[in-house]
Amino acid sequence: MPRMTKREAGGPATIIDVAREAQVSIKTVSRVVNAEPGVHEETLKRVKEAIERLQYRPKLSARALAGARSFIVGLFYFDEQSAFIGNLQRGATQTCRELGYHLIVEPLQASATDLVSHVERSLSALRPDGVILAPPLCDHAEVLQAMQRQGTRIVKLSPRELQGSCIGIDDVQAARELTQLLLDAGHQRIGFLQGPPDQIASQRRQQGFSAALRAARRKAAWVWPGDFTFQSGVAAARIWQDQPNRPSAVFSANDDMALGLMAEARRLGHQVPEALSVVGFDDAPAASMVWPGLTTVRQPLEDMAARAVHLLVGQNTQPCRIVMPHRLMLRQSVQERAEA
Amino acid sequence: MPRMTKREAGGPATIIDVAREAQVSIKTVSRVVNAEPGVHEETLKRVKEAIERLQYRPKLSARALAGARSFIVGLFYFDEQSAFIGNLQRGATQTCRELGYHLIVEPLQASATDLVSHVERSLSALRPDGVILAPPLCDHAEVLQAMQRQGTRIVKLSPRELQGSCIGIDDVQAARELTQLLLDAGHQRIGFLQGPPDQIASQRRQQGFSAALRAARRKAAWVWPGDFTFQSGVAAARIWQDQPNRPSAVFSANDDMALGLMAEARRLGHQVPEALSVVGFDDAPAASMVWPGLTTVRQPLEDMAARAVHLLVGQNTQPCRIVMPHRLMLRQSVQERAEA
DNA sequence: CTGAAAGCGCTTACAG
DNA sequence: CTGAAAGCGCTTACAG
Repeated sequence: MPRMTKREAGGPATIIDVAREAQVSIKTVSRVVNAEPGVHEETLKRVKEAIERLQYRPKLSARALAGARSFIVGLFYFDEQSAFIGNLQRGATQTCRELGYHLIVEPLQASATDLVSHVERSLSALRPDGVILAPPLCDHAEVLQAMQRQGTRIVKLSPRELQGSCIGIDDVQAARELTQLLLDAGHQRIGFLQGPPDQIASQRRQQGFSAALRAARRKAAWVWPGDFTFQSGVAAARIWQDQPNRPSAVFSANDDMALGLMAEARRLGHQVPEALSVVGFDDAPAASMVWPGLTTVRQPLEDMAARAVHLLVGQNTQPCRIVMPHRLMLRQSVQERAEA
Repeated sequence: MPRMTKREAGGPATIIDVAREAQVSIKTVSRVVNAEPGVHEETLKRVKEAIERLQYRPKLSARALAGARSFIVGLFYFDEQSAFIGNLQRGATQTCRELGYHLIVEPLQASATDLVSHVERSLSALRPDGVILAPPLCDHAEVLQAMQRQGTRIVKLSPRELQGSCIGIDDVQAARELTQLLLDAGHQRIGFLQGPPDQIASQRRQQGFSAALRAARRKAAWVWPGDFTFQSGVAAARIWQDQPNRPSAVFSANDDMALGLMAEARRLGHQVPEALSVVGFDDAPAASMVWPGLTTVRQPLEDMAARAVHLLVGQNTQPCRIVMPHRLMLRQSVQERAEA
């Protein structure tokens, strides 16, 4: 008497059960599951019916062990930057689902001493077919090296051109447009709240800001270093307040700082936007939940993550650089100045 | 001449390479990797050294295929509720990492017609050792059934007692304390902004609110149905404004609605908290980014997720109910009323 | 305390 | 167009 298969023992159906049910070899079932061409139409039909009848679902671990793919895509990011990741995760998961892949998330601590070893452990255990790197993790040299050592395909969500594929918006152009908005509203004295200097996005946004002012034959009225945190925006508000000739508008290199600046300015008794206009960058969830709403730039994070998954999973291994369209989100944090 | 192992061919080391290097059988290497007892001290040392030297990392798919565990934990949630998930994800990933597990996230759309089939597909492909269900997904009967059919261990992040393990805070008590805060501040007319009636948390919070008022021999001045979205808070502001005898304080069953209410009230020209005090529930990220900051309740989401992972991965399969401590977050959205 | 053998459920490389 | 065999890299169940 032959051994019982799992199926007969009550477990989930395996490829053997399907093969038997459809009167074909397991290889043919495999062909159908992987949508390989060259299966006779009638056979195809029989196998599909058997799969349906038996509720067969191929087991990921078996496929991964036997084959060259793991059907897993990773989304690695710095924990602190979690305002981003909701949208990224949505886009990535959605696309993974369509393509039969699964998403593993790996929140990392930028400050951890064993950051790189975490990354390595995770990669060698899971062997993902590809990894999406969110900013600013995508600028982290050591992590990039570790990825390369493991031979992991990556897509960076970054505007940088070098080393592998990346997807981003044109930060410089977006910042220029946002600055122009302030100029058009009649602001004469415009300040800039900087992000961390080692992040590419910080640099690009300031470049765009400066370019727009230059084109208008102006100079920044005030520049102050922040670190992209809400707290650094709060701190900046006091400095702004103490300026002898206060800027009437401030361009903050991201939303978190912009929100901190707004909240603290208001706490100190300054009206926004009457006494201080503010623009940010990112369209963080909170940007549309405060009053007045924060005028900012939106990156199409969902679409970016979706395209990243396609790049990682697809045939083409050529590095490429994709620039996505950004969107200005006009809200109430900018005041028209009569004196323009 | 024997076949070359992968290692010799340049690939990552396998258990066979380690066994050879340490002069033991693969079974002994397996024992060391899994920290099983009963390995001679000297042997243990030799194997550990070999692992270190060869940078051996067991491959998850092979372990999952051969053994009873997949080393994968799932975090399933409704996409719309993503304010939560940053903290949940942090806690879950951290604990998974410590225990040698990996986290798969599955954002689901509540409105999707194929919700249950998504869940089923995901479960049967990945075979996670356990799944954490975030609210309000944890209250979804059909999804719970699907989990049960697959024999998946689950932990619900919910205050409900029935059917399996759950971890939550005492919503009733927390709501009572928050209401008491309003009463102590001297508010005579207090309104309540409800969440969706089918969510357990909604009901519990209203119960606590009502209990506190009852104890103070008061009645709710105003009750209005919301759906936990920012937009429904915005809509409620206009209704509040039109009340003949406006409540001076409103308890919103969650933060998103509270923030909508605050923003819209201010847009309509009412000062917060002078004309309207507001309290929320959840301590969403935005609650501390607005001015005035929103007074609310914080659930220890990180710790909750960490404990959930321990429950799912541990030996004990007894269902249990864990109540975690909540924390009142006092900010500026509540005004002291002199007339008290 | 340690190991030899079988097997998990697929894909790969090959043959016809 | 289809299939038989080997093998992926581990754990399980068993033996000693």
